[in-house]
This record gives sequence, structure tokens and C-alpha cells, in this order.
Amino acid sequence: MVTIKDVARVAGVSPSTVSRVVRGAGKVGKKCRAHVQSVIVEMGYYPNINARALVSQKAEMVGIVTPNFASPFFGSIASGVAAAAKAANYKVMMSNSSGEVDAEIEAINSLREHGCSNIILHSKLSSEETLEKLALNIDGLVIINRQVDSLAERCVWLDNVAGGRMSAEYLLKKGHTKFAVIACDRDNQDAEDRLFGIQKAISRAGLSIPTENIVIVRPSLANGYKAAEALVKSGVEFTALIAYNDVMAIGASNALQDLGYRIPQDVSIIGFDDSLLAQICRPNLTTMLYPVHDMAFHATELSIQLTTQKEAVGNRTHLFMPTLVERDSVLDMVKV
Amino acid sequence: MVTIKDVARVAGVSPSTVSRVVRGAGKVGKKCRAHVQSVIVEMGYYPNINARALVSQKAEMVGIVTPNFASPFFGSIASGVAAAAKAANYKVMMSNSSGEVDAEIEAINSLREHGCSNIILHSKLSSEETLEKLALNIDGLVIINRQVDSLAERCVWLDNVAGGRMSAEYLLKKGHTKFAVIACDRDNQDAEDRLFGIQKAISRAGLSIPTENIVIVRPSLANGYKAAEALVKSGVEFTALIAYNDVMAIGASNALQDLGYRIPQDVSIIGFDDSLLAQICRPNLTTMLYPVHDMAFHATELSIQLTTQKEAVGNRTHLFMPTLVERDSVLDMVKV
DNA sequence: ATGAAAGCGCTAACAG
DNA sequence: CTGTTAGCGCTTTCAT
Repeated sequence: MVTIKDVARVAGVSPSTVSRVVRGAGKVGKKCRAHVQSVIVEMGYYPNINARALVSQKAEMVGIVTPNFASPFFGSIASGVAAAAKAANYKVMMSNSSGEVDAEIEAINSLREHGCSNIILHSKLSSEETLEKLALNIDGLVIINRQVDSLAERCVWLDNVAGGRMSAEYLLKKGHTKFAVIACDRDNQDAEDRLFGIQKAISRAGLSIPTENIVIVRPSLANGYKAAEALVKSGVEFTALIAYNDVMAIGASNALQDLGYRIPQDVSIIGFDDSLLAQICRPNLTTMLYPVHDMAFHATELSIQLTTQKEAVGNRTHLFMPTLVERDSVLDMVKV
Repeated sequence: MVTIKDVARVAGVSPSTVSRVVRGAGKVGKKCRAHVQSVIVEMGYYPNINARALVSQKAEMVGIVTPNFASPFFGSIASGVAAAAKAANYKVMMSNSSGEVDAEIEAINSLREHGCSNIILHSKLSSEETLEKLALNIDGLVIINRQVDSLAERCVWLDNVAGGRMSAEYLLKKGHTKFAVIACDRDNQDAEDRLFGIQKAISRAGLSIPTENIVIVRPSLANGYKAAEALVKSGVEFTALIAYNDVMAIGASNALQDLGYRIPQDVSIIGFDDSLLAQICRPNLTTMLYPVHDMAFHATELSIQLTTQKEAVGNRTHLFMPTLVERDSVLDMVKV
């Protein structure tokens, strides 16, 4: 390994000078800088980040803590974080929380051992108190995809109520009046918010959704399928179906088609996420885009600001809006 | 920050003793260990990995270098690496190569700056010479999803020839004799290998695929769609279609269905990868499973072995086999 | 503008 | 079994 001392010796200067040119900081004579630079290249020197982090007590590294690396969500988060990190010359680490509370804390600690205080936490599990405590100790902690009131300025989240509202409003605009909803278990705040938004939009239009038209299941393709079957079997009437997410929308779409319904001629369906699947399924799914990449990017910028120029951050919230992506699963009843 | 010295002082022992109990290495009295342990917990001490890495000149960290974090492939790689890393108490970093040669080297260097010599490289770009040079300098470099002859014992790759062969053999077994193939551009070694395997199996059965029945396009959903259209339009006959991967198989399946063909009654289709999509599309896709997670897991174990007990590794190859996943897109013509 | 010196928190011989 | 000592490679005052 070639160290800063080696370079200094060869270049005939002191280690501090080499350090200055490496970091591009401090005053160094133009000529001297050029010479040192050339020696650096020649010798193939690169800095030892561990030594640097040790002495400067900071890490220029952002860590992602998330329950599941295999999920498509993680990919989007990772690419958003990586993009922002790269722009700031930060490295990125990742740490798996396995979807368990203890593992989450452990994952965070493993990042802190590296002196990493820029942490993007994707957590549905930890209690608000835990999060508050964490935030107190970790300057750069930012929570993504969750809103914690007391930590509002450090949460980057999606307006699920607005998302639900927008999906319903779109259907309303297309002339639909009879709705069904496939929602999710109660301990899912996102699902609750979306449902709330949906109902708000619909009641504002002077309509309502009968409770029989709302089926609540755990999110999965199979459950989307079963939920749609149940809806049909129970004999409730609807021309438009709003699903919690794309996967369930697709499950429902498949079930309905198997039952002889045409999508969207007989039933319109709208999903949520705009995952890759929405472009694969038939018909292509109209859905609400969840801007995960952008949110992760923003969360990372925020985290870095929090640790480098806290004053500049301000006491604002970081609320993102989903946007509608029109494809082929919704029928325009007005035109028809 | 609470350091090893702080703990030592409070516990009334020397820093080295604390270090020993933290690492669980070396000889420490039972009583003494317990006492130090309790002080550690009490004070909330955790080791500074940077300091540790600096002095011990090694990093206990594995880095992933891959072109695209947003790809589903990356998710599987990440989760495989993370699982193996966790088992060995290693951390994981990731570095984006943006699919460009220079960025790839840069990504690798950024890992090396951390003293990380366990690198899982997912590269289709760098030349074999570059890779060889890299391998020389980085003990723990392992290449995933690519075969470099001179680095065979450090490549973890998939037998694409066998995969192609297996898919064709399956179709043969199901009584198909007329095949079409949607393959990919020439600079795609995987695609070439799969095609080779397909042809081998078919010629071994005394059959052959007319060149008009093979269409070569760049991999994408839309191109899969177009390729199938082109096949039909050109009037070639086939009862079975083999696609380079799931996405193209699905594109083709959609095109064929739009053209009025029933899958699998009129045309059978087989994909490759066993991505999530294969379970979403209609009909569900029969496909060859690409065991990415397992391969990434193995690659990581291999990398760690390479840096910790090189002797034990041996001069073997690390070739994985795809496996068939039967779903609903292939018709059994023998039964019919 | 440049150099000397101190030390970040830890491990690893080496003594005892 | 436990303590002492000497750095790992770097940044950062403080001199010059």
C-alpha cells in the first residue's frame, strides 16, 4: 500500500502538503500542487478512508436500513440513495433489518460502528419513541416512507391520502359512480390513508361506497385474486375497482378476467405504485406512481445537509405526491 | 463517543483486555470477561470499525459493484450477498458502475479506499485483461454472472448452454418439434450460449431450427412483442417459442395473444430467469430459474474464503445450473 | 505556502 | 491471563 508518506518522500514535500492536495483544501502553491498530483498518479496512491474517518471523526457515507433487499422497492431506494450519494461523494452501505425490531436497531448500530451518521431508515416497525431517541443521537437520520409527527422535518413520505383521493377523482371524472375497493389490514397506515382519501373524494362527489364493496385482506397477488372473486360472488355492483397496490390490482384483474369480465369494458381497475408489473400485465394497468427513487434521492440529500449544514435545512416537511399514470385498465364512461 | 480506553478505565483493566473481550479472542479470565462485558453494555460502548480496520489492515466488508441498482437482478444479488455477509459478520457496501467501463474501475477503487478487498463484481464490460489485473491486486475479487477462463476459480456463473439445452429438451419431451427462438444481440454471451444449448438439444433429437425461425433483437418487452409479431408475419411454423428471458417471453406471449393465438394451446412459450413477472403474466410463464440469490451467496462466501483461508479454496469452478419451473405456458402435446 | 508534531481508537506483539 | 508499547494512515493545529 502506498501511503501519504510515501508520496511525500518521493515528491520531496511534507505529508501535510500531500494531504492538502489530495483533499483539494488549504493553500498549496500551484507548481507544488501539480508536482504532487503527478507523483500521486504515478505511484497509484489513493487515500485510506478508514484513517481519514478515524481522525476526522466523520464518515462521508450513507447507510440504508431496510427490511428486504429483494423487494423491488429496495432497488428504487438504493438507486435514489446512490445517485444522491455519488453527487456528494459519499459512499453507500446497506444493512438489513429483516423486518424485525431488534434487527433494525442492530442494523443501525452496525452502520454507526463505521462512524456513519447518515442513515436512511425504511421502517414500519419501530415505535415513535424509539425513532425519536434514535433521531436525537443520529444527526443524519432520515425516515423514508413513514410519517412521524414529532420528526416531521426528517421524514420523507408520500401523501397516501392524496393518492387515494386522486385515484378516486380520476375514476369519478371518467364517469364511474359504483366503486369497490380492495384494501389492506388495519396495521397498515398507508392502506388506511389511501382508503380514507378514496372515501373523501367519493363523498365529496355526493356518492358513497357501501361497506360490502370494501374488502380488506393482506397484500399479495393471491389475495387480490381472492378478494375480487369474493366481491363478485357477494353480488355487489361496481364498475370501478381500486386496489391497494399494483400486485393486488393485477390479482384482481386476473380473477375478473377468469370470471369472464372484460377489463376495462366491464370493470375498470386502478392500482398503486407503478411497479414494473403494471406494464407487463394485460391490460396494462392504470396506476398511481409512487416516486420512490426521487424520494430516496431527496432523503439522502436531506440527510447529508442535516450533518453538514444543519442551519440550512429549515423546519419544513418532505411530502411527495403520487401521480397518475394512465394506461389501459380504466374505461372512460363519459365518452362511451 | 465512548472508547475502549473509557471502558478500560471504568472496568479497571487495560485497553487490551477490553479489546480481547470485544473481539472474543485471546485469553481472558472468565470473571474478568463478564465484568468487562457488563461495563461495555452499561456504557453503551461499540467498537470503531474505522480504527480497527486501520490497524488490522483489513475491512470485514464486502462490496458489490453492479451497473444498475434498480434492476431486479440487483435485488437478488444484494440479498444473497447480505445473507452471506451477515453470517460472517461482514458489512456490505455497494458501488454503482453505471454500466460504463471507467465508472466500474472507479467503483472498485472507491471500495478499495475503505480497505475492502472482498468485491463481488457484476461486470459484462471490462476486458479479460483488466479483470485479470484486478484479480491480481484484489485477493477477494469474485466475478459473478460471467466466465473468464483464466479466472475460472473466481467466477461464479450460470451454465447458460445447459439452460438453453434444458429448455429445449423439456419442450421436446412435451412433444414439440417445431421451434422458434427469440434471441439477443451478438455481444451478449449469455444469449449466444443459450441459443447454442438450444440448438444442440434439438439437433441431438434429429431436428433443427430453420434460420428464419430465429429472430435476434435487443432485449426488452417491446422487442419481445415485435419479434413474435415478425415471426407470425413471416409465416414460419412453430408450436413452441423459446425466449432469451422472461420479459421477452412475456412480450411475445402478449403479441401472440393479441394476434388471436391461445397460449399454450396454439403456441407454447418458455422464458428464462424466473423473475417475479413470470408469476404475474397470463398464463403464468414456464421458465428456467436463474438462482441469482444462491449464486451471490456463494460468491460472497468464496470471496471471504479467498481473503481468510486461501489454501482452503482449491482450484475448482463455481458453475450453477438453472432449473425448470413448470407453470402454464407450455402444452403437453404427448398427452393431448 | 509549507512543515513538524500530536493523536484519532484500535490491535498486536511482547513482556510479565 | 493481563498490561505495556508502538504504531496503522491520516488530518489538523501550530509554527515557521
